[in-house]
Amino acid sequence: MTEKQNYFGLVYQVVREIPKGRVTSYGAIAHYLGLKSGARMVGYAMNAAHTMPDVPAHRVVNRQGLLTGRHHFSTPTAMQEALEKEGVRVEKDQVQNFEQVFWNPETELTI
DNA sequence: CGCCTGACGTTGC
DNA sequence: AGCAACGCCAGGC
Repeated sequence: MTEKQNYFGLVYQVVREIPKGRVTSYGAIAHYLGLKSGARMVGYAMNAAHTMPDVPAHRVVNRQGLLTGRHHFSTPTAMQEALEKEGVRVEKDQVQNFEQVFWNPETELTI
């Protein structure tokens, strides 16, 4: 598989399953993978995920629905524009209706 | 080989 | 209710 590292690949796998117009949180993925405090690790994996074309890191936000990692994208607005382009409204780097667009891997993911 | 930093989350004050 | 510190783990220097 292209995913050389296991837990990195796991994160990529889950993130790739995020449906268009939906977002999830680092902690949700971490908890889904069994990484208790791995939320940081998920974000760290996202940093490497930027090399993965099929990993929509822009659909992953923090627990508050804030686009904390937007600065890591090509442009500081790429993340927000990508989300808005998919139908997710973002205001001041914060996802609006976060509860509605939130995609829970443990509940909705059928892998 | 050891120290620092980092796309978070939770608990305590 | 808002702010601060801690915890966890891996990669980079």
